[in-house]
Amino acid sequence: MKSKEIRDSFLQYFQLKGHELVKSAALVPKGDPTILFTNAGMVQFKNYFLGAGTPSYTRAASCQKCMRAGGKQSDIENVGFTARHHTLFEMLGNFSFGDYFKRDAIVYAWELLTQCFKLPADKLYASVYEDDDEAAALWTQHTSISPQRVIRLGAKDNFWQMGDTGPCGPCSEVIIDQGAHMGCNKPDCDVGCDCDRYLELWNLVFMQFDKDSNGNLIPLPKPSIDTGMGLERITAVMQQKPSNFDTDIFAPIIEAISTSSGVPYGRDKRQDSSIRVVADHIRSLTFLLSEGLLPANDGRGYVLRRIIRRASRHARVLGMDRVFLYSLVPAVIEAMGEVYPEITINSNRSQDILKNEEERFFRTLQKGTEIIDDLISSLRASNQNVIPGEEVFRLYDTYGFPLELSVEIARENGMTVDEDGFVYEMERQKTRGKASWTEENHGLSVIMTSLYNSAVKIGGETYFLGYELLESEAEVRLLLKDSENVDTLLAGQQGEIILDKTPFYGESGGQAGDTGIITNDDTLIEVTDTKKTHNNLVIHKVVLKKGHIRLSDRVFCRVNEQDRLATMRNHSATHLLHAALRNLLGEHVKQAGSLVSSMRLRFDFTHFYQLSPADKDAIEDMVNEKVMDNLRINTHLMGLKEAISYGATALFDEKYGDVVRVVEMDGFSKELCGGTHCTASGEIGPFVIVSEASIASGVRRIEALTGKQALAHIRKNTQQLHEIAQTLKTDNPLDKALTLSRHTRELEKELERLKHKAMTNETSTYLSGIVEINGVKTLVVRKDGFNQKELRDFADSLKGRLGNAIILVASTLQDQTNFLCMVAKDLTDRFDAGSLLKVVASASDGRGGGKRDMAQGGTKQNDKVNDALSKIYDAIKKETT
RNA sequence: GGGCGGUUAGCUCAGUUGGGAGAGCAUCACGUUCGCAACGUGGGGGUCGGGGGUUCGAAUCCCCUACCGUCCA
Repeated sequence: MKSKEIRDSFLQYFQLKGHELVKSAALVPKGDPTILFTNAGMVQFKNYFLGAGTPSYTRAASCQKCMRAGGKQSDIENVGFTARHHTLFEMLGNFSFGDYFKRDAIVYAWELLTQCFKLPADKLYASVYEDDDEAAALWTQHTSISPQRVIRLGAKDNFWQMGDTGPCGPCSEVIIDQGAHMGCNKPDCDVGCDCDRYLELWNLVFMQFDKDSNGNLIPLPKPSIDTGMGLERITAVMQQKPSNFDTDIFAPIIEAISTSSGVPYGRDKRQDSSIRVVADHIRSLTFLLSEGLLPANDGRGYVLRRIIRRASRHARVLGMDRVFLYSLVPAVIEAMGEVYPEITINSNRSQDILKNEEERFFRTLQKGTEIIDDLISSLRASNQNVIPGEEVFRLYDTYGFPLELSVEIARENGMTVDEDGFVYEMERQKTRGKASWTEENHGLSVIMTSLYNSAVKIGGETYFLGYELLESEAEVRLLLKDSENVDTLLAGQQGEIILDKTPFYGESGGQAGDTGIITNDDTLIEVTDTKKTHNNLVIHKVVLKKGHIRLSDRVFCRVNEQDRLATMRNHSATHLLHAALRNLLGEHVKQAGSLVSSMRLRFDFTHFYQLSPADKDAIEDMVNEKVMDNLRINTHLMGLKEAISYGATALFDEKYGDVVRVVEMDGFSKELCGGTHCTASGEIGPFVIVSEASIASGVRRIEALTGKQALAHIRKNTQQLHEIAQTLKTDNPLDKALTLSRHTRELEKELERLKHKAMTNETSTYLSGIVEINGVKTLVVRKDGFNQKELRDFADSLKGRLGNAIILVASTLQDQTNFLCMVAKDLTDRFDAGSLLKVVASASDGRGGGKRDMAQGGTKQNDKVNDALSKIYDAIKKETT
């Protein structure tokens, strides 16, 4: 069977069993800071399992793209060197949400594997959790598996949990015996061994308990099913291949790598590993890039960058010394584009970004090579042949130079690397990183999340009235203070209020939360901010000004209208800006972040070059034209599929429900959006771009103003210009400013020249002060008004006339006197300008120092200067006798 | 979020216990040449990322900050 047939027949089988076929969710899960990437089929159903939402179906099946790299269960270092590890893989799974349970899950799995996939029943085993008698009995009673083949294993293998608390339960795995030739041949190799002989094919999780914070297992009212079977793995088994990389899934990709690099697969062990690394990584890269993720130095973007660098390094092992990964993207599309259209649509952009990032990595390697070359030659100079681990770590840590390359270069130079030292430094770095991890900076705390979850379970989601209304009545559902449920909030206290319905917009989709007031009889509550949670609760952050509030109170809500209208102007303008950018710059422009508040709007988007002033003008013009056209702004509710086919712009990493809101601006812009908007574009008023900047490679940021803020900005600029013109007494301040700055520069130069000339001319008048001390010509001059640089020039001009001499000059400027002492080159073996100057400086309670031929110093005791200067004669006398 | 490195002339970069801002390339002028390349001589070009501090004196030391790079979480 081809992999495509395996995927299709899995989904068809479960469709026949009444399962809803659900599309793969994005790899980058929005609104879930707890995980880096979607790493299992159940991720998109997480809320259903947690009871924080209800699906429109009770059983589902999916083929989910998954990513395991970075984070807790990263095994990226194994990829390429084993038959089964991948960064990106596809997970086939069936799910039951309180519908069927253990029996059907077991029967379905067995039937699919033995009837549809025709796997030999006498090679299959089933493992169950050691205490799970029920599952063991179901296997023997409802399938044809022989009872000896039902094995009991411990919690490590067969008990599953989502986190430290929450849904969990025993699981059961279907295992296939691939024969002794696939095994590790250890004497104790048996079912449960980690080697490839007894391969775990399919994990059936019986979600049965809710684990509380004390570790108690509370039975769930509606037990559920979550199963997962890796497509790559089952395909290798079905196609009887020893490794996932030998299946038809990877064939076109490996073929493309061999062709471009000229390295055949299956000839050299080391090169084969590298080919597998590249083949695996290019799949991940193509998918991550297609979702709009960009290389960065933290979070998900950093994982992406690391995969690129690891792939690039292995490409070098294959002899590729130029950028080449990007050219493999089409091979991935050929293999998978049919099932995942997003990789095809974004192909060009993905290749651009990949190429850019590869080039960057080449520069990093070049820099690192220079540093290690220096290091090696200095070690060699001191007859050492081990490069310290600390140095290699510094190269890795600071310059991103891979350890393997350091080892390789060391070997080529007959040296070795202290790898233990490297590991030691690495551990220290990791400890530091972990120590810096705190809950506040990683999204909502566990406590708050569970509070919000139970709130939804009890009272349901908050109904949002704010599209139509800015005022309404509501009922208090929940009060929170310092992360705890409370019955009452009193005057002066801060807290959070959750209502049954509200006109307050909770911060989401880049739009800031509303502010306003909540009242009831004698109570006045100020709403300082409003947030929306991942499960659609609206949280009002409040300060009680007067009175008190209790659960179930009826209250009256009023949104701050001025701020909300300003926010709406900015939000609608953001849609116009987005459409204008795509119109003027091209379809590669994609929203990469957005902030809409009452004060301004900020829009981040993918684009590779700085915007020219002409670009900015054109964008500003187009938005303003659309404002003047006074386009009607309509919103419609429709199904997601319908909305996409209607041509609405959707963001890949945004999570949408089944019914979405489409905001349309009369033929110019259509976007999926849950925010609040004007009713016609004319309400936006003037639109001005105030800044354009780069925020990451390939991402630019525009900040703009609308309405009153735009007007105020324009007025401020005009006034400033007017004041400048008045100050300069001209109609053309730019020309005047240019002339003035040029003129000033000329004057400065002229002044410098004149001072210098005057100094040289005056020099002769000071020469009369020369004193000979035991044959050493000494000149001491005090001339006030020089700064340090001028004093130095002065001394220079004296020196030019004197030849072999010692010169001491002093100059008082404002509240300080500077000294400078010069000793002619021929005298430096006998005199040290530094110590001579110190004599003078200390005599005037000042300080100073310098080199043998030149020294500087100073004091604030101006009245002691003349006495101090004369001390130099004694000092010279002392040196000469 | 936490480390480490960087930011100096248009470009690539040097700058050694804190004591006179430099090199190469580019640019301009002059010289050499029939002319060009090449060469020679000379010149212009710097808020040493920004702000604060220590100091007689900071590109250099300390603190803060921005941006770039890199590793860890």
